[in-house]
Order: sequence, then structure tokens, then C-alpha cells
Amino acid sequence: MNLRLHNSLTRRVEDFVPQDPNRVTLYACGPTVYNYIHIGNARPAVVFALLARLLRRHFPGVVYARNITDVDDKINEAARQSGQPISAITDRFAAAYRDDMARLGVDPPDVEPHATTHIPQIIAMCERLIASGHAYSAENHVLFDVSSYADYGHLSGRSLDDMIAGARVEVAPYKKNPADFVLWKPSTDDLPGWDSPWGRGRPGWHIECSAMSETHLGETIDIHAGGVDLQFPHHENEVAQSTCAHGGKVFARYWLHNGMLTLEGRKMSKSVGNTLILHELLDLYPAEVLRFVLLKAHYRQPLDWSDTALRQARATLDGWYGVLRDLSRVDAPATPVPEDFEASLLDDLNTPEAFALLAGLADTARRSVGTGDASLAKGRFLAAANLVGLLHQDAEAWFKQTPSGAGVDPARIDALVAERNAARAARDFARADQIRAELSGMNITIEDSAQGTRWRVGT
RNA sequence: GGCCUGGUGGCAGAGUGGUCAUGCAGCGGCCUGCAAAGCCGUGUACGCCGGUUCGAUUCCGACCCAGGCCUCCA
Repeated sequence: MNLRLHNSLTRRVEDFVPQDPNRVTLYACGPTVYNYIHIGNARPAVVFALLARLLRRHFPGVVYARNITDVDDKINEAARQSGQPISAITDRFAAAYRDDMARLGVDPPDVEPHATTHIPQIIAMCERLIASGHAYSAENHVLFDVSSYADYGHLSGRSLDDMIAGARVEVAPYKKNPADFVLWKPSTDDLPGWDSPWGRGRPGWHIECSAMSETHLGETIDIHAGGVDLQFPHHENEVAQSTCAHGGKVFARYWLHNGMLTLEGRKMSKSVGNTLILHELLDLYPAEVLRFVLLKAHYRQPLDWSDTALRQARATLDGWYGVLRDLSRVDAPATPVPEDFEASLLDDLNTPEAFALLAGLADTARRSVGTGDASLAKGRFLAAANLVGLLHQDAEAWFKQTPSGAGVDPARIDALVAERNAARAARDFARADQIRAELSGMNITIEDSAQGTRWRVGT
């Protein structure tokens, strides 16, 4: 096995060599739970769960942590607007997140730390940073002193001078350096807060991930992953905090960053307001169609979400499920994943190349119908597809599924199909075509296959 | 303004210094009562200008364009 990953630290694809092959550690930034996530948020979850799955195939001990940020100003605002307690908001949307992920076929992480259950660790880390001269307190805040860490800016490829020159943000008066960032900030009585040496307050966002990854994965982790929009400042700040809190030890050895999902070429984001809510999309499209679109572009490239992309994904999956339907009576015992398919995935998660190979496996399987090779061909095709979370459904059910709310009556359709076949047998083609038109009006398409007449929802 | 990505055929999207990506769509044919599905065949490509090279879509430089980060953000 030869896993290669693009490391943002070096901006190159490198061989992945774990620190300890018996304990490979992976941390991915998870959601802030104040609302349903949008489809762009789902991209890293899908991609990095796939990475964890690949790692597990080759290393005996993998620990994948994906956090839940449950203390944040946006959560406070959502609670204030809805009049609900903060915990009601965070509980509700954390549960919704898990549910949406399960529907999307995303494997759960091994550890799902919540920020609010790591407050002692966060406070301890702040104290260590102050004691070692990397942080200071001022006006009930604790701030990280970026001038104390010479490598600040390395991950995101920018210099402190550039940052100061380009600063567009008003600088708080208590900051020593404009680029210093908050580790701890005071809370008013109506906001979530915890007692600390600096008064009642709450953690800054960046320190949460440092404390949680330290708690569950140790001081040096193998892989840290997240969206490229987090590279600066979030990940840069994590590096600074963790490295300084750990006496200069490397924080994360490989940094992976996924590209942004766009809509009409613009980054999908809540602040822009061009979001598509995953929870709603899951009611409109089969989950595998969404997965297909998310994985059909390389994870580091931008990915433009569109109706065309959804339609093309659906058409391709229809073709693949058509193969499985033709092979529905063929037993497919557990079959190893084809080596070249996995090799594509191991090559920095080259899912587009893997999908191209999947198309070839589909062709082979289709040609195997009725031959002695069918079982093996089906097994190889399924093993590959299942590895990337596709083709888990029953083929017949795939073609008969409908968006939630749009019902079909299978008994009535079957009756019409039978009537049409009777007409065909009597060579009354006018009547047969009339029935087909009627079914077409119900958005049902007929196929007269060698294995009998089939129908499916859609055109 | 600073930093960083990327520009591939109708659409999507890999990849490579010199034979093929792949999918969707299109076109022709086979099959079918007719369709659908499937099968066979088929065209169109590497932003622009230079450079390196026997040869560049692939390497280098300039330019143009698009996107991202610099503020919450996956």
C-alpha cells in the first residue's frame, strides 16, 4: 500500500508515513451546530471519512476525530432569536448533523468531541501558553502573541508583515500586535460562560480544536484536515497554539485542505446566502446522487453545484444500477476491491480516476451477463463502488424510488403493464401505446427487456 | 492592494513531454410492432503570447481571465 497525500505544509503530494503505524491519528474540523449544514459543509465530511476508511484498510489502529463546535457567537445569536436555551439549539443541530451524515453514507468518526466538554483542557492550555510567554491576558481576554512564534504564517504561506499590511479589521486596543488572536474572551451573564483565572468567559474558536485534538489524539497528530477556507486563520492559529503549548513539537504532520463548493461559480456560504441545505437536498435526491456529485471532482478542486451536475450524476448511476438489475439473480460473494481502483484512491484520493475505472468495471459486469464470469464481475464492481459509498441500494428499488412526497402506486402500474402486455400479445399495438402514454403521463417509463417488462420512475 | 489556486472537447472532469481518460449529451447503425434499455461505430480539447526541446496540453516566463484567503466560513 502506498498512500500519497497532498500536504499543504509543503504544497506537494507526499508519501504518507504515519508516526506510529499502530495508531494513525486524523482530525477534521466539524460543524458549528447552530443550523442545518449546507451541501458545501458536507464535502469535507464525505471526503475525509473516505480517507479514514482507506486508512483503516491498511493500518490496524486509526483514530478519526471530528469535533462539534457547540459554543460560538452564532449559536448565541440563534438561541437569542429563537428564544430557546443554547443547549436546545446545539443538541438539535448536532443530532441533525449526525442524521444527515448517516443518510449521506458518511462513516461516523471514532471520536466526536464537543467543545463545551473540554473547557478544563482549554483553560489549562491557555495557562501553559501564558506561562511560556506565548500568550497574555488583557481586559479579561487571553490573547496569543503571534510575535512569540517565529513560524507563524508558514502553513498559509503568508508573512506577518503581509498580514499587518493587509489587515482590514479594526484592531482591539488591548492587542499587542494586530495579528494576535483571542484564546479566551469574557462572557456577559446572559451568555454561556465558565469560571476561569481571567473571570467568567468562553473559549475562542481556534483553541477549541487544539485542546480537543490534544485530548484525544495526542500532541502530534498525523493528519489534520479541513476546508481550504480554514487554512487561515483557523488552522494557522491551531498550529501556533499547539506547537507553543507542546514545547515546539510538530502539531500536525500532514495538512489536507478540500476545495470550496460553489454555486454559479461563487463559494457557497451562509454569509453570502447562496446555500443549499443538505437536509432538504436529501429529500429531493437519492443520497447516492449527492455523494456522486461530491466525489466526482478531485477534493482539492473547486466543485460547482448545479442541476446539470445532479442530472449527469443521476444518469450515470442509473446506468450502473441498470447493470446490477441485469445481474440481480447472480450471487456475488465478497470480492476484493480491484487493485487499480484502490490505487487511484490512494493517490491523493483521486476519485475522478477511480470513477473512470468504476465505469470500466460496470462495462465488464454488463458484458458478463449470462456468462460464467458474471459472479466475479459483479463482485468486483460492487466491491469498488461500495468502497466509495455507492451502489448500496437494491437495484429494482433504485429505479422505483421517488422524492419524498411524490407517491407512486406500484400495484396500479403493475396492472397497467399487465394490461399493456396483454394488448401486445393480441397485437393491439394502438391500445398498448395508449397505455404506455398513460404511464408516461405518470412519469413512468417502460422497458420491454428480455427478462420481462420493467418500469421506472422518471424518463 | 498582499498571498494562493486554477483555466482541458456541447457539459462535467482526470491525466500525460511523443498511442486511449472517463461519464453525460449528440450523431449513424443494430435490436424492438414502435419505443425504452443495451450493443457497435463516430466527431470536437488542452486560455493567449513567447521560451526550452527532435517534439509541449504537459516544463519555464509574461499576459489575460476566473475563483479562494486576508473578517465568520467546510
